[in-house]
Amino acid sequence: MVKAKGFHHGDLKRALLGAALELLDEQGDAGVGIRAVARKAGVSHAAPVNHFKDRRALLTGLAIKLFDDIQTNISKRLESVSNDPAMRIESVVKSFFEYGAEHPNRYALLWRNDVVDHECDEMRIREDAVYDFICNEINNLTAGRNIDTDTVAIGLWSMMHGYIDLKIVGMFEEREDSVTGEDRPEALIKMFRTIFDQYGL
Amino acid sequence: MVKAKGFHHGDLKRALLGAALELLDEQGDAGVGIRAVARKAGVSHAAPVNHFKDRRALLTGLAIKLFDDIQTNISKRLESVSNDPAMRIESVVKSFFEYGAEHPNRYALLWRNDVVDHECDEMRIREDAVYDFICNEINNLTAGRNIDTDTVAIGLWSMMHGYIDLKIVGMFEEREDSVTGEDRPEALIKMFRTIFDQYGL
DNA sequence: CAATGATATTGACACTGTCCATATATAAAT
DNA sequence: ATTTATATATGGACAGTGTCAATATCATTG
Repeated sequence: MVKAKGFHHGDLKRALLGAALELLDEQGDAGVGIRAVARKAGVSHAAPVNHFKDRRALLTGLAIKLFDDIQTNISKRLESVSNDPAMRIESVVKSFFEYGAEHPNRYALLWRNDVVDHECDEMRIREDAVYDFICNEINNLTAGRNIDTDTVAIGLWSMMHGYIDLKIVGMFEEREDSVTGEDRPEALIKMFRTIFDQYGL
Repeated sequence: MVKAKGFHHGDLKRALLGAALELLDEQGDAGVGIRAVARKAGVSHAAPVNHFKDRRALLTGLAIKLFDDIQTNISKRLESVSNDPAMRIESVVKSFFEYGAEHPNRYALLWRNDVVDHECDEMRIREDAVYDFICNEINNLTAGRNIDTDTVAIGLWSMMHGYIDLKIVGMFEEREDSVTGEDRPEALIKMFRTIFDQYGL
């Protein structure tokens, strides 16, 4: 939709990512095609190749942007959280829960191995940033004790991601109604806190 | 590859699913196109429409078959497991872990909301079968106590699925080496057992 | 044997990603 | 300033895709 005057666009790369995001929200990643994005940005079908050599590159670029948005969300939320490591971890988990619920198509794209290149540096850096943050806080918890940080981190991350992903798939649709009234994500967080307790954290 | 003599194939539906499975293993779901499958089965590009009206229908049919295979694996493995509910749950989890590791493309397809129809009955029935089994065993554990079965089941399922999925994405690739030597999935199972312990199960 | 319904084929259409040669604009160098 | 070079955008082409419609073939039933 964004367009400038003249032959050259001026800021096409940003415009393409914007159009791609809209299409992603509306139709999922299947709707984010090079031609469709170009159309929405008001340029010819071959224009994007100057900024993204591939459809894969386009979607990878989009995923990187999304990851940055998540990081922003996380940081903003963390500002009003105490220094208690468990609280800070909980805060990050909540950020992801919210993001997955509000933008399912965006969250799903992040983990699509076939259309997003997770090997590239720009992607790895951002994944590491979140992962390392969690590991760091876990380390603050375990300090000194003989507990493998990665095991706890992977367990936490797995449960968090699995819940969001399966919820997007619709796996829990007819099973979440019959609850105790308590919010389910909250219950999951509480459940993981029992792991911490068990480990004596 | 499978083909019979004559104009009519004889058992095309099965042949199509077989060809689709091969393509899935080789190239992921992106390689499972109607035309590609038809080619591999040795029929014309429009032949599959008699058995699967859509590409979506084809992939959904494939997913259903895969789910049945998993169920077979689970049942077979359960035969040599005691009646202890925790053991039986563990056995199911291990079946999924193995399946995801051996056939990543198959496992990933199962949860692809865009190309597989999870609303259809044949799919829901199979998902319910596994989920209900786990709930049932959890109930055997919690018997009488005031514990919400779905919460535990969803937590367990989430961690299991999340771990497999993220491993397929490659999220844990460079982080699983620095382990205690213990197998990571085993560690995750143990971690979840601590939840049971905490709940007094 | 005829007819009906299921199954397979061929051809067409619009769409896609990718490459190519071309055109234009901006920037740098003479 | 004029030329040269580089970055960016265009339009056409090609092979591939999913889906539909018309046609041909087989298998079975009446």
